[in-house]
Amino acid sequence: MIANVVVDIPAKNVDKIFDYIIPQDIEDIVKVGVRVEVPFGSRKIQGFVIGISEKLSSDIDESKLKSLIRVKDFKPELTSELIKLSEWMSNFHLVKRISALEIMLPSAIKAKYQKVYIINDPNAIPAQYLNHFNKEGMLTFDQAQTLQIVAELESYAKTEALTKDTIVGQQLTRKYATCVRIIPTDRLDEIIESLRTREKQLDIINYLIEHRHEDVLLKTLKEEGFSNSSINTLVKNQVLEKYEAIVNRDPYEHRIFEKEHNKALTEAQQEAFTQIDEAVKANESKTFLLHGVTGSGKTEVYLQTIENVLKKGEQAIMLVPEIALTPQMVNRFKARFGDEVAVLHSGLSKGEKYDEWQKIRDGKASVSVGARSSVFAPFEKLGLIIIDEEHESTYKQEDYPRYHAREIAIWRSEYHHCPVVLGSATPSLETFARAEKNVYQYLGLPDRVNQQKMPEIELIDMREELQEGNRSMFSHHLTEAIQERIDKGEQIVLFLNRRGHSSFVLCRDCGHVPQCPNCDISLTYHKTHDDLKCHYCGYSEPMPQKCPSCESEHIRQMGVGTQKVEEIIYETFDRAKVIRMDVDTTSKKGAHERLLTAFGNQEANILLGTQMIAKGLDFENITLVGVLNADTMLNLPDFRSSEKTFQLLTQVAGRAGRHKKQGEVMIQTYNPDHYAILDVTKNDYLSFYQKEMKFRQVGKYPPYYYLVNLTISHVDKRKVLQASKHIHGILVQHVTTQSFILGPSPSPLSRINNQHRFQILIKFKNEPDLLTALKYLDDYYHEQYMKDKLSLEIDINPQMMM
DNA sequence: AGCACGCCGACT
DNA sequence: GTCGGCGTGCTC
Repeated sequence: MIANVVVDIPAKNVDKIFDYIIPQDIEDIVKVGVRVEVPFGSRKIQGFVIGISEKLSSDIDESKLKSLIRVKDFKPELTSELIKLSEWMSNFHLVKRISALEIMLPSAIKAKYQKVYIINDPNAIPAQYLNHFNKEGMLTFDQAQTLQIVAELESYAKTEALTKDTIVGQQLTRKYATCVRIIPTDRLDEIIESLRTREKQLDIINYLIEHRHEDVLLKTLKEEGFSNSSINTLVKNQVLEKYEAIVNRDPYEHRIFEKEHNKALTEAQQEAFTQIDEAVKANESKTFLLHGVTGSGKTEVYLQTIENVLKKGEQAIMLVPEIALTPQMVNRFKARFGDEVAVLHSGLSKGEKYDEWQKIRDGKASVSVGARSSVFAPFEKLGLIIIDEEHESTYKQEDYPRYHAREIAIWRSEYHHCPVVLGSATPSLETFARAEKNVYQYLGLPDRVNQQKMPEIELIDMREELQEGNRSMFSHHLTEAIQERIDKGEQIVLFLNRRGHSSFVLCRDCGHVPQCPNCDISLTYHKTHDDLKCHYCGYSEPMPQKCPSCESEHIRQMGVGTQKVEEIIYETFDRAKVIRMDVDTTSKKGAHERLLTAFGNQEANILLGTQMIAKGLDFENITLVGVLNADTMLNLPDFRSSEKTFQLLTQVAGRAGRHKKQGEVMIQTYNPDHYAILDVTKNDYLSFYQKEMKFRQVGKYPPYYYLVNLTISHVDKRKVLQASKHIHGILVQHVTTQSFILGPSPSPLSRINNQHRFQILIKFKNEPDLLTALKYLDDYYHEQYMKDKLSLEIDINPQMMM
């Protein structure tokens, strides 16, 4: 039999299928989806079996065939569905097959290669070298280098006293824990008899007998109330022994989840539930848009539909944007479905991720809750995929390999004949437009549960404040409102919009702004190290005391960061107690959760934060939400800037008054007449949608047109221009007059890391030959990249075009 | 990607 | 003569 193998080398020239003979003795174990070790040229590498056949898949000379070396998995790591999906993905997004496969697996099982020397003839090698080798007679190349004996070993390798080999391992780190067990003996009864008076010790023995079929952790014993001393006595008397066992990490092991029961559904929720449930029951691959205002109880609909999927013996995927994957959210799923839930997010260690992923693969979990990449969860009988906050741009992977979780979800739904639910309070225009055309089925939840009113939203015109001489971050009105809440013992959320806004440094005298020497962008001030950093290439320099251009001392930072705002709050409000949430304060593991819990426990009255507080936050006592700067995003050079602004402000406003107390929202802005901001105050998605659609139609943007963005970059600007013209020329030949090719023009980020960047944007409705042309360009410029580092990046359906 | 192979200049 | 620099091409 022949195995069709995709090799673990992300390079264009080996991005194809290689055939290998399956040795007879492992024919039963080699299945589609397993990882194998194969000879490849003169070396040894890992690959994925993506097919098994009797005949060759290509027309190469049969004598060239080699055999598989060994199989790395008992159980396939990938289902045949995911292998098929990787084929589609690599075609649609022009990514290498191996990259598509790799993104589907947890990084812990990625192959690790180590070059080693192996002793062949110990007698031919002097002892001084010999004792560096391990028990198996191996020494890694790396070690040999640090010992500086490579040259010597190489000479022995030539005489064949040593051989060279590659060890194909994996990065998997297993977690060990100390466990305790009874030393096997036939005299157990005697021992128990002799311990009759030592109650504590007897209890331990009984406990261990009861749990004799599992590894009992030392930690568990202590938690059960057994003392260290009595355990140690038993160990000393050789009744018990301690040993190390591999344990599965459960990141949530210390939490106790109160079983939560279904809540009664409102009429609208019930209607949505019924529609989705019918599609689940009928195995229909149908896409729903669940459009529900903030606080309308979308999650409860998700939970109840998932419950029915599980009853049917099928599995469900729930996707959540990374920043909304809060403990609150996870706890709700754990409370409803207990151990059936696997959670996948970036906060977990590699090993923890692998364990959670394995629970899915081995059928121990039936629900996965996770960020973008968990859309590839290896379920066998998928019954439902939910994408919450469907409009979030984090669902698109912007760097290679590019993909959009929404399109992957829809592909999988067609394969499994199951529905997809896209949930949002502010759907992306693409999605809403499809719902309008009945491509997706629309389900609306127009009201909040328990008849809570939507919060009152007030716009504060910061231009007026300026005219009145108030140059601070806080308008008079917001200042009063904050003081009022502090007096009443209520809580406040203050939102500082950081996206599209950086605290750059400016010389007041000559206007000089320090720039990154490698990129065309101004440097950002970081208080923690008192230095200036570039966000794109990592360059940093100390904060200058004098202006480097005019020697003036009036050089200081502009724009306000969360730290600065915190200081201002303490200066302005007497009894303010602030919890600040931004990248700095939440980078440590568990910090996010700890801060939120503290706020929930009323340890502070003001929560100040960036985008990360816009979601999920749900506390009774919040009665005021203030947005300090609504418009920093509005002026970004991106056709989606209005949409993003509307979505973000709606999310933030939704944090107020979700419970008994009525909430109030204040938005400070310099653009109070802009529809993206005005329609937020009216809670009017439809009005915003209609205005924005007109703008998109005129500008020939999605959802009216599809986009492909090509970015060409190189250190030499002339080469970029030359290549751009060449690419433009080819595109023009392959595209009809119905489409538009814009550029080449400098990218919004025209230079990163000394690479000059130009872009070409294609706007089209229907171009059957475009993909072929793009594939040709991708191949051609891949070669150019190898020769000359001239790079072409092709982004299909870009989310951002920076 | 990474390795062998081959061609060329430099140097014991 | 031999060592080692890197350009080229191949991997079932």
